[in-house]
Amino acid sequence: MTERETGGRRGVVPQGAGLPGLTPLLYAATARLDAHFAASAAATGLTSAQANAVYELAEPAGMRELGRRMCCEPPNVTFVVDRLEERGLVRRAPLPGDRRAKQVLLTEEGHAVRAALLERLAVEPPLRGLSDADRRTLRTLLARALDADGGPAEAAYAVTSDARQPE
Amino acid sequence: MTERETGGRRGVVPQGAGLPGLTPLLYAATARLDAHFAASAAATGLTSAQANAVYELAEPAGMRELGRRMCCEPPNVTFVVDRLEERGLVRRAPLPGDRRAKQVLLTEEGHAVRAALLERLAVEPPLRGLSDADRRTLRTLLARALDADGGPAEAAYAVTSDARQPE
DNA sequence: CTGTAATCATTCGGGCTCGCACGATAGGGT
DNA sequence: ACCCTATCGTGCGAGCCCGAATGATTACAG
Repeated sequence: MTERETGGRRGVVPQGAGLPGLTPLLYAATARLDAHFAASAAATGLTSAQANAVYELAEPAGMRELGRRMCCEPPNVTFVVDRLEERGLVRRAPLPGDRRAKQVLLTEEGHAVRAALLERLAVEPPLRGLSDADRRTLRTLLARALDADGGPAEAAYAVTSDARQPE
Repeated sequence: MTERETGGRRGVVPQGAGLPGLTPLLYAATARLDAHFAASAAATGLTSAQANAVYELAEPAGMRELGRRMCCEPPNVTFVVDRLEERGLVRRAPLPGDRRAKQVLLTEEGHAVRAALLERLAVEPPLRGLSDADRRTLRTLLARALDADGGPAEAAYAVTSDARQPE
């Protein structure tokens, strides 16, 4: 499977901007998350982007809504869903109420692949070297850094409570 | 300049993997860093990748070495340097000792653009909402999480001491 | 009921990133 | 000298990602 390692990921390793050493550590941490996700995706025969879509399709969604869940723009959703549809993991159904919209939903095989993905995601998850107390501290610090600075904490990266347990 | 907002960035917003809420916060934090860098790049007429190259070219480097600094693979360096060379910000000189290698160095205009970039990077840097103590704690926690888990701290994202002050 | 504005998905063009496969050169061993 | 291997940069193909523009449809105003 050649471990495709994420496709078009982070293109930037910016400056310190007055934070000696902090920036690289943050990038290293997210790189770990990306690597784990990409490896899990590859293990189930998907690219990261495709896995992201499959992961978010527990419930069906329109293209727009799926884009929101995946944190990317509509044209990209069209692209990824095209690939998944070719593979038969997903299909586009017309939405009864609205003839513009299309509803994307997993096929039977898609659900199977999603289950395999979730299973693989659960093994050896990254950032296990932290105690619960450390995790809490880390969360607090990151939240503080974010909303003291730009917007109200995240906004862009939908934290939406903690509704992101491994399911 | 349309605020190109980074080009081919993060394509993945992975799972919680047992860390309720931590993962999204990490992604949100690096998203801030990316946004700040991309905005600074755009302000100086560059894309993020191009700015990354210019930033790393304080000292000349071969393509390979530049790739290491930019944290990307050689074909990508070729691509980015091509664009920069077309713009006249960079030139490829033959390396005296080795006829395979090429040395990439900033032109005069390249140095000017780099100076402008550094200047722009210094205004309103992200993650300012943290005290020095918080910063230290955050650094400690991230380092611990990283080397308890995968490799020896970073390795991939070259922290190389703290030699990354705004210069 | 008709015209205008908003929304949906897509297409198009362009930039970023990688793996693989070259051709060219360098270096080590024989 | 000679070959065998490693390294350097690059071309190619493919995938990811976005902003702008487009055609279809819906929603709203008058």
